[in-house]
Amino acid sequence: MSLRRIAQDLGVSVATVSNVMSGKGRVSEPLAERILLHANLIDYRPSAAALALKTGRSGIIGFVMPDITHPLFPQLAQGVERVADNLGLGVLIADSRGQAAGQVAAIARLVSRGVDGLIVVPHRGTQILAQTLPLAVINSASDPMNTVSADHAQGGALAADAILALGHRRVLLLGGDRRSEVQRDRIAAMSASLQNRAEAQTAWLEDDNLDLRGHVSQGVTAVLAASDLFALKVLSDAAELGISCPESISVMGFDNLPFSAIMRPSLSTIAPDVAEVSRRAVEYLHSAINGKTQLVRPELVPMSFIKRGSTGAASFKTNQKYNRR
Amino acid sequence: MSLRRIAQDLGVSVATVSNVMSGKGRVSEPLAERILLHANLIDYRPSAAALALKTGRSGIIGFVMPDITHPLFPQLAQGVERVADNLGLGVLIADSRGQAAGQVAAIARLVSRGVDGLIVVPHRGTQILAQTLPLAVINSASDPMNTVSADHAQGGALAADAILALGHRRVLLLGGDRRSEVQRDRIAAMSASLQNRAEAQTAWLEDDNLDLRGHVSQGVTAVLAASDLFALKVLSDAAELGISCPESISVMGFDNLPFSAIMRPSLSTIAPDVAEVSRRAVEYLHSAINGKTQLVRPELVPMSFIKRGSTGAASFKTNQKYNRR
DNA sequence: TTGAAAGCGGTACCAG
DNA sequence: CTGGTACCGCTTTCAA
Repeated sequence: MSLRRIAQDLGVSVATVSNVMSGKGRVSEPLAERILLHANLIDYRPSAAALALKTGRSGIIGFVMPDITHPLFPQLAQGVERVADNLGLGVLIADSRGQAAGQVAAIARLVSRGVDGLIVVPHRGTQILAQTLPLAVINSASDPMNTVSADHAQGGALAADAILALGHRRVLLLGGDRRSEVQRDRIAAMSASLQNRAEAQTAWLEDDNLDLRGHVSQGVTAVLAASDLFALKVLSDAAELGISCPESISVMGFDNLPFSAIMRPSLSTIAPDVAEVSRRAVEYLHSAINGKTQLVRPELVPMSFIKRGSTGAASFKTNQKYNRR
Repeated sequence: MSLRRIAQDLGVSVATVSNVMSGKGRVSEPLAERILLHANLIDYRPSAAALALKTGRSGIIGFVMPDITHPLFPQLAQGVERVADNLGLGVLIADSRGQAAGQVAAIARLVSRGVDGLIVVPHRGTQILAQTLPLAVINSASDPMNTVSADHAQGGALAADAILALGHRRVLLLGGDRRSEVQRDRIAAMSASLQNRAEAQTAWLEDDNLDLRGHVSQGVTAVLAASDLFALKVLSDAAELGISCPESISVMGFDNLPFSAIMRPSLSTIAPDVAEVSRRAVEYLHSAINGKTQLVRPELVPMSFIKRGSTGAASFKTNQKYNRR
């Protein structure tokens, strides 16, 4: 039911009704009450479309992610939806379906649907072009378009410190895809932190199959993976090869994915504060939409170390073997 | 840029421009071409708000789920988004945050945002009220509001058959929460299929802690859980108690959640065809929105059995013990 | 083949 | 304090 309907029914003007509904203009108490009452009676619902047309704002933001079935994104989506809702914003989702092209298409779709702004988690290796619309990018510090993200570098240092504290001195860093800024930043930070304190080498799953047996026989006692998904693969390979974890090899991942807590051994990991990242992204976007100029990017959110079962002290025997060399 | 702008620039009427854009009215070739060219030049984008206001359709559907971080929902959300996109629909998400009240609020939010229809996965134990809007409910056959869902009953029969074929004759059925139609239907179907062919008892995690040791010592050789999440708990308890799986106990779940394939032992499960369920839900909703009356509900989508490492033949010894009793 | 104009449901300015 | 009205961008008769 429209404002007009209320106005007609009550013999007042739409302007007055509008004023009452929006609480703006000054309307006499009794009239306002009558209007409210009648509005309630005929179950008045403001038209989102009319509002959007008039104000030029839809009150809807778009959320673009590379693949919603990747276990990290649902948490992000939930956080985004929660915060957006608190700010009175709706969230339109778009899945890039793992393709760079899909990302461009997804953004175009959302824009044409009239969203007021965009939150994008870029597909690895892609650059988000500056948009006509307010935009928040969730990626990593090394992405120049990055608006807010977990502090992957600090997280990497955390991982390195933890593994050093356990006595490991020969470490394998394991990444998946070099095109990912996030993974690159994590690996780089771990590598830098390990510098001069341990011997570290890096392997990328995109290159070839992981030769876990080979690495272990060369004295590697710990694997720091750039994602829990890769850590999971290491654990799986280890079980296959009869290499016990954490006795013979310590394994650690990133992201604190849901399965990490419930698998056996449970997975030590560097956890992002997903709620905080999404909060800052949405709040930044909200400010940008409302024309707050000179916005400071909310930047980096610290990560934390979660110690679980997959990491343990480097065994004396293994260290001996390494030290003898 | 608006239609008007194009019309003014070219000295024609908005009606003509509109006709060209929508390809409806008959406009002379050369004029049409000029208009298209200029539209392209000034980067014309139709206003979603104006369209929605005029036509009364937003081209957006709402998707309500109880908790997007539950591992089953991202798959559904992806399917819904994919199919909706193919039909030219956008998807607005809403998370009930695990609360019945949240569900009502979520629906209200979406409606007030002007969605054309709703897809709802109900929070367990809640009833979706008939809406003013087209509605598709994804739940289970026993929910009278159900529009489409996996065939949980058939899936339950599948589970029972599989476990019987492996020689198990004493089975524990494990549910979580009786309020869930899905879980109730699964348990009921398994129970019915096992009838007279094996001895089955049912336990609900909402009642009390699972006494796995007790059940095993009474001859139970298999646990059929109503969800992979519960199956995971069984495997975890079993590992704790030193009960080996699948040697001493077979475990099976439902839903083929992402972790099920990658854990150890990998989890045998009854898998829903999530893509098909979401496809039918969206297509049904699309038809309903477009006023196709006399819609037949797309109803039930068959589930399939996925055999993995957590199920094996009932051991001779264990069966002996049971048969002796 | 093209154009004028009404109207979708609001907001906001200006008058009374 | 209340009302009249232009306008947001587009579709859709109805005329010319």
